[in-house]
Amino acid sequence: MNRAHQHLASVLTEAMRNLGSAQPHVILEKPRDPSHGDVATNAALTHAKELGRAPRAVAEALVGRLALDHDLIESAEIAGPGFINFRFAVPYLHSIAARALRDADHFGESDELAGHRVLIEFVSANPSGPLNVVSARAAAVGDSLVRMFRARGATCEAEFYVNDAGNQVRLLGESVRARYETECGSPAAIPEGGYHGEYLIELARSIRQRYGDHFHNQPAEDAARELGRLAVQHFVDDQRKTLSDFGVPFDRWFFEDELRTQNAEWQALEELRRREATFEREGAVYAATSRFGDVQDWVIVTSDGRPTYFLPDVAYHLNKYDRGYDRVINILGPDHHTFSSRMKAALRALGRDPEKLEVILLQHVTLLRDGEPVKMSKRAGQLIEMRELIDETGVDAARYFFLLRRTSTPLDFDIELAKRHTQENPVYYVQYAHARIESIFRKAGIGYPAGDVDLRPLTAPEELDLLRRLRELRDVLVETTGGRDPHGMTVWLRDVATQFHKFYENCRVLTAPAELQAARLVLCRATQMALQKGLAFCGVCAPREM
RNA sequence: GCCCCCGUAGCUCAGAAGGAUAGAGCGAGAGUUUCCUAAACUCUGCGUCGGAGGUUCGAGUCCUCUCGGGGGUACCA
Repeated sequence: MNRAHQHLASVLTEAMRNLGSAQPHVILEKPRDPSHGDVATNAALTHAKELGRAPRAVAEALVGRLALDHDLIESAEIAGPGFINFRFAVPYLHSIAARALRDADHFGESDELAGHRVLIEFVSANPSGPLNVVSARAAAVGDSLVRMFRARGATCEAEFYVNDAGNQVRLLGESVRARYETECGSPAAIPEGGYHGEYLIELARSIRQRYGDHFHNQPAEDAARELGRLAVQHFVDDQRKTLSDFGVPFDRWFFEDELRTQNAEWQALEELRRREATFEREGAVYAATSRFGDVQDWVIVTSDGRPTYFLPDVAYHLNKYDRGYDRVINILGPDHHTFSSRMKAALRALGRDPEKLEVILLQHVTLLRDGEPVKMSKRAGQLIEMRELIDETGVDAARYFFLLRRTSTPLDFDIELAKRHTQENPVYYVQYAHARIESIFRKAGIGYPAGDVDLRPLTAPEELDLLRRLRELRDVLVETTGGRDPHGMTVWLRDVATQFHKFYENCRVLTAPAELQAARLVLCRATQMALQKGLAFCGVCAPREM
């Protein structure tokens, strides 16, 4: 919370107590209608009953008792049924610009979440092919969330879980071997349920170039295993590179194989058994998740003795819990909607706090080209890869587009729109505001302003409204991290850009009298810092020229 | 059948923890450059918040039911 809000909260609480409220509960909100001021409270309405007086009477008594600091709050007005509306004082608004220049690269940041440890797992695509566009959305959302949590002082780590063990990897190895054998001149069929993507042909070809007929002369099983390992290595490297080019670094790549070599999945099974959270039916072992809040039970060991993916997953989450995070967040695709209740039930069964685990279900991405859907099918091998998308639209447009909708909403991503350099494209609107500011400084030719400028000449509505917007960055961070959805940042960025463009049209900088010009240059610089920060949270660059 | 997500302007979507007359962008129409980048700005029209009940001072927001759209529902990962 910032200074003005803190002040209001304490002054209001104090006044409520004076009026006889036992436990004042003050809520401050931003009125929808800007003519209602900057901050409003409904305290008079919510406490009318307790105080035995009409809401408006309570409001009047309250306002009469408020010891307002007029450097922060200019006025308090009673409105409607008993709302009290406050307006920021101009000196307070001015202090926001000064602060932006002082804080510079750290503008909007805070230490509210200091000591709070958050783990966000996202993308975690199988190492069986290149990343697709759904992974791209997850990457954009996850990485932005990480950046935003850090800006609030939390210790936040990004993790990618690699399923490099189990049945799918075996199938991958056999599929690669089939392609490899075909390259060697003895055509082989892709196994049932195997991978048909054409990228495996290229991979098999490059493996043969490097290793010759080495695997051709091996027993099929050994060859498949080793080729599987090579394929995993190749795709993990490829995915890492793609994500890195997308501006998405991970703090840790967690390999399922690590868990398996430590027998972690069997230890998890033992612990489930010890806590009597398993049962057997028709030769298979089930986790009795329905007794712990899930709608059904799940097989964890098949009747032929293989663990299903769920068991190592439980082991993995025990591992995360043991690492001591306050929050364990997973960003998953919509096909994993059963994951949350299943894993929480398992954790509850194991005596862990299921509330620490949070699952964000990211809805689908429909790729369009001028309004026409682009078909994606991994099985058929005609997938649109994340790589192609980035190469075609550029990182900035792609990352911004992925944040343009709430995570719970399916996203239509029109490639042609993202490429277009017109006003239909929302990325450029924001970037343009930043470039325009830079251009003012370029023309002025005096470098960036220092913070110790008299800002009192800033009195125009466009100037004050712009300052109001800049102040909101912290609120936006609270909202995006709290709601686990970075989308709100794009809304705010657009609003800042709009407000700046209005200012730009109505308040000329370079032709203004010296003192006004100096103050406006500070405002421009503050806006630039805000835009840079906001865009950086989205993983989008702030160009100096366009 | 069961589970998850979504129904708000012509289109795409915002709407904090329940608040005041429900907002943007795009599209459509009309304007604005002797002036710091017109990738901009200004003005105009646009709504039974899918429907019905309920909770209360007050509901787009919470609860129940219902209709519609999308996705998922393996001893696969």
